[in-house]
Amino acid sequence: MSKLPGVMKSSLSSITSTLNSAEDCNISKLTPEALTLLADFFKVLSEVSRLQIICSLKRGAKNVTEIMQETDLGQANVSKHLKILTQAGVVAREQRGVCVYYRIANPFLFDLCDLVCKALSLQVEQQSQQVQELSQLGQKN
Amino acid sequence: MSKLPGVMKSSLSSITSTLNSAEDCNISKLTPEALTLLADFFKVLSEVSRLQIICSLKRGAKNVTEIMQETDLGQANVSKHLKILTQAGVVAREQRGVCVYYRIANPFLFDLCDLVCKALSLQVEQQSQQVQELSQLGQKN
DNA sequence: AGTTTCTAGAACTATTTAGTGATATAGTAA
DNA sequence: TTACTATATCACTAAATAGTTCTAGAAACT
Repeated sequence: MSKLPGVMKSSLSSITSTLNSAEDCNISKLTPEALTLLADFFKVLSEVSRLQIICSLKRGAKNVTEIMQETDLGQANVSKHLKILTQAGVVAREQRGVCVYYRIANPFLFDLCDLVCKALSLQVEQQSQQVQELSQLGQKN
Repeated sequence: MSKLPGVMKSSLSSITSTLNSAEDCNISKLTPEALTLLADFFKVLSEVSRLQIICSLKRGAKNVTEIMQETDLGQANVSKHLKILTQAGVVAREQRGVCVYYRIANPFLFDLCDLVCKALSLQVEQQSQQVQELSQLGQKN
C-alpha cells in the first residue's frame, strides 16, 4: 500500500521525473518504482468496501459514524479503510470536535470511475451479444 | 477476480442496466454487483507483474516466452497472470503453432493508465512542495 | 516412432489483507 | 470527577493470492 513515508523516503525527484507530470506519461517508459505507485493506487480502488465508502462520500463530507450507517460496515473496518484511502490521497481528513469528517480529496476520481464503468459496460454488452449469437447458432444445429 | 462464467451466469441484463452503457454512469448509483465488477477490474491492474506484462505488450503482440524474457518473471507465473488478464478482457489470446501470442485487447487501457499517472505525479509534486515548505519552516525556528 | 519446445494447470508455500472484538484515546456533557 | 460518544489502533482469524516446482499436453522437428 502507498504509505506516504515510503513515498517521501524513496527520493521524490526520481519518481516525479519518471512519472513525468504533464505530457509524455507513457506507461511503457515507467520505472519499476513508478509502476509500483500505479499498482498501489489501483489496489486502493480494488476493494468493494472502499468503493462503497467513496460512493457514500460523493454526496458530501461525512463522519465515520455516518459512513458506517450508509455502508453497513463495522466501525473498526471503516476506520481502517479510511486510513488507507487517506494515505493514498484519495480522501481528506478533517476533525470537527469529537467527529472526524472525510471528503473526496480529488474529484478526478469520479471521472476515472465513470470512464472505467463505461468501458466495462461496453465490454459486458459485447459479451452478451456474443452469447446471443452463440445461442442462436446452437438452435440452428 | 472477474471470471467470465460468473459474469454470464449473473444475468447480464441487470448488470448492463445498472452499469448503464453510455451516459449517466454515476458511481453513486451503482448496485453492489456493479461495484464488484469495478473493484475486480481495478484488482487486475493492482499488481506490478501484470502492469509489467501490459507494458511489454504495448509495443505489439508477444508470446509467453518473449514476455518472460522482457519481464524476468517465471513461466508459470506469466501464464497465470495472462490468464487473469485474458479473463478480465484486458488482453486477447491467439495461438500460432506452438506459440500463443497475447495482445492488448483494448487501447483504452493506456489512456486510463496515462490519466492515473498524471494525477499521481501531480499528487507527488504537491506532496514534495509541502515537504519543502515544512523543511523551510523547520529552518526558521 | 522419439525428441524438443512452448504453454497451461495442479499442488504447495508464504505473504497480504479484510473483517472482527477488545481496548485506547480524546472530546463533551452532566 | 464520572459518564458517554466518536474514532483509532491492536491482536487475531480466515481467505485470497503471488510465486514456485512439477507435470501434462500439444505442436514441430529428426
